[in-house]
Amino acid sequence: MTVTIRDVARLAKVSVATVSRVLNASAPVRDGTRARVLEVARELRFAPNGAARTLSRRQASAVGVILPDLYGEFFSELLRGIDLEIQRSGHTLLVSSSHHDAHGVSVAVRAMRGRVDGLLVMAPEVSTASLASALPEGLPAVILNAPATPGAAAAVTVDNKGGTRAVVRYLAELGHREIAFICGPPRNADAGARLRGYRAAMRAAGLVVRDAFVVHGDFNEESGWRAGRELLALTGLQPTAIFAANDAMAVGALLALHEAKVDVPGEMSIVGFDDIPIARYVTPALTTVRVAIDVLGARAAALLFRALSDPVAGGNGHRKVVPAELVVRHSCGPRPVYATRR
Amino acid sequence: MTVTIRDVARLAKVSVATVSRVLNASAPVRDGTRARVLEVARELRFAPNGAARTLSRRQASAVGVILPDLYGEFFSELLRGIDLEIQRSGHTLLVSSSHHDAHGVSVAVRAMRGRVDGLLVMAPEVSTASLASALPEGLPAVILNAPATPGAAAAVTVDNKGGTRAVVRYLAELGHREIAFICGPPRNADAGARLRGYRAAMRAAGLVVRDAFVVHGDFNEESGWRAGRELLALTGLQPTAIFAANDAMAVGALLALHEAKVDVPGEMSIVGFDDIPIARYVTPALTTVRVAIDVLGARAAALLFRALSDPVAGGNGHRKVVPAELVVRHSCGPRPVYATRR
DNA sequence: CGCGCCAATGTAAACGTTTTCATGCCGATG
DNA sequence: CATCGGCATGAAAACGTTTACATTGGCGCG
Repeated sequence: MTVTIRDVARLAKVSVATVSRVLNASAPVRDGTRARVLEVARELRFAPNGAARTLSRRQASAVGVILPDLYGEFFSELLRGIDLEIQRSGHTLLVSSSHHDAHGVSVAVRAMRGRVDGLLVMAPEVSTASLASALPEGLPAVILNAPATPGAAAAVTVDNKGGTRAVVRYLAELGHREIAFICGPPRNADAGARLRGYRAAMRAAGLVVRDAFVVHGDFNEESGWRAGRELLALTGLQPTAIFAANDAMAVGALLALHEAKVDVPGEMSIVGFDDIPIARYVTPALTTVRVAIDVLGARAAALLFRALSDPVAGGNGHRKVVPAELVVRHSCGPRPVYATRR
Repeated sequence: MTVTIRDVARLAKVSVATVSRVLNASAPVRDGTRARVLEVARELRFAPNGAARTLSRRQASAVGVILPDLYGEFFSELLRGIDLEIQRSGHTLLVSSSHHDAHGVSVAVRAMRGRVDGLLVMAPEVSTASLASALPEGLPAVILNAPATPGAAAAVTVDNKGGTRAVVRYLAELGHREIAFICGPPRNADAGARLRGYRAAMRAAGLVVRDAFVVHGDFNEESGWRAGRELLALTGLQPTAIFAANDAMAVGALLALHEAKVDVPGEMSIVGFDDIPIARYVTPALTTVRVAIDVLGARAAALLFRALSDPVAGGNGHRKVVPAELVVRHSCGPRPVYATRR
């Protein structure tokens, strides 16, 4: 059926051990035999069986990534960053997605057992406790965008607090007082942090956060669009600026404003969060908070490798915060002279 | 070290065979013993080793995906579609990316050997011949966005010809005669097909394709932006419409036009290709060709599964073309009254 | 000249499952 | 009561590698 190392050994008239040694350059082999083995291997188009190799070596040269979803540019950037980093050390990527709840994550983690050397887990909607209990014993894991978790080798998060504060401060400097906020999904860790950040920053700036100005979304464009319409429909006091918890929603809100013929940034300012690639290509180009998502992924992968190579130092619940900085484009302007539009 | 099936067997006072039977429900086991085994397994938090399982079963319950890149929404949509389909049958995904040339693909394919049951390969820049020689014997493969390849179980492609014809016809109906085209990467199969489609459709519509109006890009936003500026800088005859070989470049070109204060669609019409999620969120919303990228991925995965379950029927170089239809949004208008701007 | 060492190779035992085959045992059947 | 058949279990052989250990020579050195 499929060609194995024994076939190569037989045809090259050597033992399987020698073939293995030649192929992995793991021990000296006489030039003549090496050449013969390589010749036969190439001729037979031999490729070692990964499972067998993993089993024998007790290392898979692969890392698993567990994600809640795969929709949108955030994940594609994240994966790209991860992939870039792990490929440098000859590893491959196992991706498992659409695991929102604790049970799903637990199943995914179990399925990875024995096929990967370590795990990158992003499960922002799963509580720390259930996440901790889902992590397997002997498998180092790095948590993305969630609080440090017992049992995890490390956790990487975005500086949500710093980012939100920068945004609110910036808007306040432009004269805005009525700043609305479009939330992310209720149980999402990042979403929560950004909401808290917004609240804190508002207070710090001496502004009042009004219940009606905090509307919720779920991180995708359409929910941003709905939230935008919702804000426009407000009777009475109206916001002069909208801060969306991520770019996708900001883009959606932008569309809603555009449809309603509300001028951005003339009549309404808008800010996003993440700086996904398209943020600079919408009109007006979106002012947002730059999070180097690919770097976030790469950093997490690097942390995982450290934990892999040095289990003691790596296991210490390391914690890394990647910076989030304001990038000003064209979606914000000074507070309109007449605070209420139309 | 890590807990194995023997540990479970020992503690439950049964043989490893029985444990395996309980865990896989592969043979009847007395209720009492089953309960005992499950209890012990849960208590020990036993998770079977994937590599061992794969080796023994001679099936991995995983499929490998080989991609040239991971940048942008196209790939994220594609992966999402694949993942959706695969997960329905309890498989997992092995992703390997940034393999542009034949050698890279070949290496990636070899690395997958023994860890996956089948392959989804997208290598639009690799010639059919070298791709064919990179494919391993016993591993069914489905090729994405490339001509049918000997040795592949199937190939899935986009109806580039139909899509481009629809665009050109639409623009011609709006009165445009000078339609520029922004190409994709030279060696890319899709890019080639779209360029040929554009040429053919232009001729079919009785329009002349001018060399100066065919500029090249490489499928990402920035190259579209550059191409847009290049077209604007043309002296003499100017296009009244721009057709970009993909959405990312169309978005880039849109930005260039916006920066140059050229009104879209008033002074210039623009069309993309792919219908990536953000296409509808740029302003003006992009008229483009809808390719259900996720469906493309899902379809390919489904084809692979068919080949897996029925090697004879599946191996027949099946070929599937996914439709591409024009979706009209707001980036195109009638040909301006004064054919040359400014 | 003999001893020991090193380099090159072979043998076989892991690695952790699944699965085939063998073995009890029990109840039904003649 | 003897036999047969199935059901539950156990023993052991796969699966395809890597690798620890054993076995050769050959060669330098005392």
